Amino acid sequence: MVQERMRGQVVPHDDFGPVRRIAAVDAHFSESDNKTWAAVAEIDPVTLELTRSVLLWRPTVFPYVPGFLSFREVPAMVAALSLLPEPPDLLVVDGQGLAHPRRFGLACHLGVVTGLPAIGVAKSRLVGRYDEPGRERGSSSPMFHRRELVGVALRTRDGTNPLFVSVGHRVSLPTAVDLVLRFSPKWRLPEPIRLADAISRMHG
DNA sequence: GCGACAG
DNA sequence: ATCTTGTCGC
Repeated sequence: MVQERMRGQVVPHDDFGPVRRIAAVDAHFSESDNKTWAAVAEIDPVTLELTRSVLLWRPTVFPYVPGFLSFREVPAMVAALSLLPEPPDLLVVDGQGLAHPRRFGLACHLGVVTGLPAIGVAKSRLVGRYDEPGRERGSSSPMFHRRELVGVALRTRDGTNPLFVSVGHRVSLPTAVDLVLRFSPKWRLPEPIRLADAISRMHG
């Protein structure tokens, strides 16, 4: 399945049931003590309010190399997700999915390793060309890399920079865009990512 | 050859 | 990611 999708032979489709638990994962690094911190924020899909959280660290075992970010972040993220009493129904990942040089960004990697549906939401572009979307919330424009549709530049708030949404695992691009907009009613970043980001800074 | 390069 | 306060703009 993964190989087929990576070769572009399968159109990513929606492959999940009712979404009762949504989890965003975020990581950051402390250079001084060589730690990778991972935070999970689980939210209610209707109220977008925090229902559970996890924060832990693991030794950093891989350098940051553009295009290989997932090898640095995935181990701590998997450990953090495994501490949830129940696996979530959907992962919202702070990074690219298919919008990646080899079509396998962090959201794909984490989705495949956990087996969970995943969406990639990045604050900046890694690869792909796109026209600037309209300045109003909800505007979007497709991103292309080597003639392939790899994601969407999506304006989640009037007059702010767009987010870069791409397929992670078991979710189609239109559904991913729809969900990201639904999770970002007020701010540029989706609520679960904002929460995971806040949690990941709570150590020390 | 030169720049660009998720977090 | 991180270093870091007040400040400019809608």
